Amino acid sequence: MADGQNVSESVTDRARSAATEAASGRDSEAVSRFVERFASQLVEAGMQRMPARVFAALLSSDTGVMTSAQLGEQLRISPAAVSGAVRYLSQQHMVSREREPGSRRDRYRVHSDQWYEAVTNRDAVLRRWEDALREGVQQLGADTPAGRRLAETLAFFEFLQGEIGRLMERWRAHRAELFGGGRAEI
Amino acid sequence: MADGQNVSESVTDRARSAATEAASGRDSEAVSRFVERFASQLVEAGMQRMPARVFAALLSSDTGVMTSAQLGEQLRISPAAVSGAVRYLSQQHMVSREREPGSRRDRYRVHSDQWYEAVTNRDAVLRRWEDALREGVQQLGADTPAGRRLAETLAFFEFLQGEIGRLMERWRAHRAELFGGGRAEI
DNA sequence: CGGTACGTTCACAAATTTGTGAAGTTAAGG
DNA sequence: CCTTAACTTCACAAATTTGTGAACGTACCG
Repeated sequence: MADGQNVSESVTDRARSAATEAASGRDSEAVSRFVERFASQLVEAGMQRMPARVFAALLSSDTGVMTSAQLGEQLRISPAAVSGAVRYLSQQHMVSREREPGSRRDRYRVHSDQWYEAVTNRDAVLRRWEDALREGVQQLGADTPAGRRLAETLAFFEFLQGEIGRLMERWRAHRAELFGGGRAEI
Repeated sequence: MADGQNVSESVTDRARSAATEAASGRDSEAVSRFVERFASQLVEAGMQRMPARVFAALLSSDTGVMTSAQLGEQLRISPAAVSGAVRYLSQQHMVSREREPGSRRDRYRVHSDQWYEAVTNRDAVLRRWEDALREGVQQLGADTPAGRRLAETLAFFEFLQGEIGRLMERWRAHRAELFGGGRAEI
């Protein structure tokens, strides 16, 4: 049995939180406030609640890495809910899942660059929109008023897709300028 | 009583559709296919179903203008559903509402430029995200690992907001090149 | 090998969202 | 003015989504 882990987990949640908080100097109240506030903004933008909360929790964790158990405890949700949320986030490439060798615990990580690239990577979404529009132009006829309107919309999205790549390039440069060129992993 | 309008509306839906279709040469089957397909993509991206369908219907209409009654008939939804959908779309600046003087009918219009500008105008959303992040940085401390991660995220969104304006400028130039400089209203 | 700590899946109950019919409101037209 | 055509609002029923508990699979550890 992995005693080191059990010692820390056999104490009550409250005591554990207090200990953790004292050790890290983090105000869990403040963390929670941020998590709920930021998550609610993500929800408003169309994200499901649990993924949003899990993501916010990870984003505001000190190391950027948390286990399922930690997420469940901090957010007061069931293992099943954590499971569903992290599956969604993985699919969206907003977190990556790791398992430390010799452990049964999955760890979930936000790479601070990876995640906002995922947000701008609406590539798949854009492509599906474009497909639908292309088909619409064809079915309605490129020479009809409606067809022309759809074609212009399509052109816009194609333009957008091209620009996004260049924009991210500029961001990386800007980022290096702001935070230093080193690939500091946070 | 406005007889001209009543004549066209007293015939059955089916007859009316057939007449309209023959007159305009539009294949209502094809229109409907596009509407439902494009709408479902919008839904997948987070939009509610009725607004998405109404928007797609307007986008694929020949004039870009439809009345409540026309929308209800084409989509087979109640006046109440139309009302809710267009209210939402107006708030998002994706359609504009007009009333022709001397009529009781509202008309809803997509300006082919207005609408995608609205899509990129996530300004309000971005601003709320930034607010939440700024508060998070302050509460967690700018000198903590979590604080630094939030600060970088915040910087990214601020960067993004600045870039979007320039990007839209470039689009307008590109658009003029593709479709001619005239402000052809479609 | 056996025990056990984890994560996942599934069926279900609760909560939320969605769209409708009906009543209410406003304004045009006789 | 009175009628009527339009849009809106509201309460409710239906459908969908959401999160849970429990059963299940899997792999570590002694």
